Order: sequence, then C-alpha cells, then structure tokens
Amino acid sequence: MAQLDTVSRILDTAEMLFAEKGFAETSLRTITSKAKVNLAAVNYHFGSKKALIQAVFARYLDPFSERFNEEMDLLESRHKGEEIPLNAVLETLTTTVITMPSPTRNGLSVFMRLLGLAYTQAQGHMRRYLQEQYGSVFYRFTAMVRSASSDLPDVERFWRLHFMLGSAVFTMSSLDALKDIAEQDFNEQTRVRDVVQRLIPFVSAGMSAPIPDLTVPAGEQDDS
Amino acid sequence: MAQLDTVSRILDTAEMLFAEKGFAETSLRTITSKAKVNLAAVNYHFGSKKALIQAVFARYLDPFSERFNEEMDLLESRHKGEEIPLNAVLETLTTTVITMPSPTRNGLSVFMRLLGLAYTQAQGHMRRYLQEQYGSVFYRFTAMVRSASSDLPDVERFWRLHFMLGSAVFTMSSLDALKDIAEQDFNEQTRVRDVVQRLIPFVSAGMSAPIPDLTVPAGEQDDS
DNA sequence: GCAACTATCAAACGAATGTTTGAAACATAA
DNA sequence: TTATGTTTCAAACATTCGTTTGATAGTTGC
Repeated sequence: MAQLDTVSRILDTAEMLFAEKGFAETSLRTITSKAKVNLAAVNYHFGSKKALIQAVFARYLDPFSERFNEEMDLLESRHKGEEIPLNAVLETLTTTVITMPSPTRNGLSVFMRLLGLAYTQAQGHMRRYLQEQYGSVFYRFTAMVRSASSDLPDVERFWRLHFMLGSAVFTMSSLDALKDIAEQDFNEQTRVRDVVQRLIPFVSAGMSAPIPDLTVPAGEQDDS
Repeated sequence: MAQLDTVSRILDTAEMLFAEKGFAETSLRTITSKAKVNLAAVNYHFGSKKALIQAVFARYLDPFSERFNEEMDLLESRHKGEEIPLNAVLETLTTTVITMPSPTRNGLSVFMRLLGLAYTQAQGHMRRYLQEQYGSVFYRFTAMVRSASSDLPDVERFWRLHFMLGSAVFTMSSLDALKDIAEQDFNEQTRVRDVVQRLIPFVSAGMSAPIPDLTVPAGEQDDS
C-alpha cells in the first residue's frame, strides 16, 4: 500500500505539473516536494525521469487506446459491410476522448494538454515511444478516415488529415490559456467537451471542402 | 563588421537549433560552439538567453508584421466600404507568409515551427512579448476575420479562429517532414504554396461549417 | 601615438538539474 | 525473534546550465 501511495502521488503530481509547464521545465524536485515524497522516490519507483513521463502517458493512453479500439470495433460492426460516414468516425474518436474516465480528478483538459505537449515537445524518445506503443491504434483510425472519404484524392486526404490533427493538437496544447481568454472575453464558462464538440463540425466541413486548383499563375517562381 | 558577423551567426544558429529542439532544450553552449563564437558573446550582444529568443523572433516578425499591415491596407482599399470576403482575408495572410523573404535560407518552415513553439512552449515572458510587440497586427487580422464572418457567434468564431491557426501552424511547423512523407507516398513533388493552397479551402469550409449544438446529454457529469 | 571604446576570449561562478548512495525504517514470513 | 526483502530518507555526486569576470586584442577618433 505504502509504495502504491507513493507511486500514484508522484504520478498525479507529475501529470499536473507536466501539463502546466511542460516536461523539461518541470524538475523532479518540484514534483517530489509538491507530492510530499522523497526526491529519490522517482528514480526508485520509475527508474528515470523519462520513464516517469512515459508512465504518466501510459496511465492515460493504455485505457484510452483500449477503449478506442473497442469503440471502433463497435462502429464497424454497426456498419457491417457498408461504408462508414466520416462524421461517425470522428464522433467515435471524440466521444471516446470525452467519456474517458480520468485517472485523476483533473479530467479531460490535462489529458488534452498532455497529448498536445507530446506532439509539440516530443523530440526523440517520446515520439518513438508513442509511435511504438500506440501507433497501431492511430493507423487504424487513419484507415477508417481513408475509407470514409474515398472520394478524396489520396494526396488531398493526406494533407487534410494533418490539417485536422493540427487543429486538434494545437488547440489542446493551449487549451487552458484559450479557455481563460474565452471566459474573460465572453463571460461564458467553456467546458472541454464544448471545445471538442465545436471542433467536429469544423474539421468535418474542412474534410469535405471543395478540392483546390493548384495551377501556378504563369511567370511566378518556383520555391519547391 | 566583426560584431555584426558574430551577432548574425548567433541568430542564424540559434534560430536553427530552437526550431529543431525547442528553447529550453537548446543551451547557449550548443549555440555558441556550433556558431563558432565565444560563449560569452550571447550575453554580451543580447544580454540574456531570453533576449536572444526574442531577437530571433523579431528578425522574422518585424518585417512580417510590417508587410502584413501593408497588405491589409491594400486589401481594405480594394474593398473600400464593401464587405471583404473571408477567403480574401485568408489569402492576404497566406500570400504574405509565402512571399516573405527569409532572413536565412531556412525559409518558411523554420518560421512556422518557431511560431508553433512560441505558442506551445511559451510560458510567461514569450507570450507576453509576442502579445505586446505584435498584438496589434494580430488584433487587426482578427477584426477583419470578424467582419468577414459576421454571421458567426463571437464565441464560435473565437474557437474556429484558433482551430484555423492550429491547422496552419501545426502543418507548417512539421512541413518538411510531411513533405517528405507525401513525396515518398505519392510520388509527387509538393511545393509550399501547394500546401497553403490546400489549406485555404479547408479552413475556409471549417469557418462556415454549421454551428454545433452543445446541449449536454442528461445525467452526465460536469468537468468544466 | 595615445586614449577611449568595442569586441573576443578562457575561466570561473553559483545555481539547478537528474541520479546514486548507504543507512535507517518498515514490512513480511519462517 | 530473526532474517529477508522492500521502501524511505538525507546527503552527496557529477553534470549542465546561464551568467559574470577580468584580461587581452582590435578598432576608432583625436
């Protein structure tokens, strides 16, 4: 019990601080002092700071990817054979995100922020870890998007998928700041699920936008 | 000459390394050794690391915001009195970005990557600096977007504006990697302007997507 | 040519970081 | 109890960081 208590106190505090300040900017001393555990506890229980970061992610992503896989199973079984509309695919993702029970009481916004950080702050080890650990879930999702937008040329869909990802990741990673601004400017409390539900029609419309004409106006230089 | 050489060698190297690894992860020693200048040179010429970071941004953003203001002047004079369509506003922004001469040969992707980092890695001083220094340009842009989408509720536009920004910054900041993948997967050379021209209809469609219903299903908890 | 200023440099400073150590406290089972 | 294994703890370790220092060279103005 004692070590479990220590372990999860570290995880809870680290998660909070990482989401708040980023990984490099959060020191083990800050974590351990705020968690009221000894400094050496992190290295004892996790091995290293890197391993702690991965553990924080794993606590969210393991149940998430499992649930997301189940939801995708369900979605496929509901549309057996027939084509799955893009909106259904997107909604499966977002409802999984929204209804995910959180390990801590911090809820969705911490998870979002962590995901955003993972993408933007991750150099090397983190990106590799996420790829190896959760790459297959992501691949399955993109495959569903592909068959849900079979009318799109492959190149076009490739870019739009990343436009979509960009909206999500970018918004997530500065979600708290944006929420503050929004609440200040519009006197209206914004819930995370609201942001996610605003995101859906946006990216959905973007995905089915008219395909642009890429003809280059004559006489303009090429910058590859 | 000698000090200008040192100053710009520092700026060039810092810019490259910042874009590559982030701000906190890039040490002055790495910068100065790669730039072949003395370690103390940064503090001598810039005063501090923070000031160096700001100088790197200023070298891009000063000419950019100036040009962008001019382009917005032009756009307004072309639509004197009448309403400016959203697409025109967006295209003004993107063509300014695309045609911006870069201080270094790194080009657009470094600039975008820096912008992305500024948004996601910036705690405190950087965000404040950008706000104080270039807030007015950004505000003018958002004002144009506002009057170009006057049918949208303010809150909705606020979030969509950031979705839009997210697509752009995220895509552009990993543009080199994405371009490589795209060329490898689709055997097709992609120019930066192509990506931008794909981006426009995407975000444009997103901006005029149907407004979502944010009703909370009964019996679900509130996580703000 | 001398003075005043500017720029470079090696070296050190103080603070902060992640990690390791070895002893102490605690728990578990024989 | 005794013995074994696990967890906590204060302290120290070895790096690394941004910054400062004081001496040395280089340049400019008179």
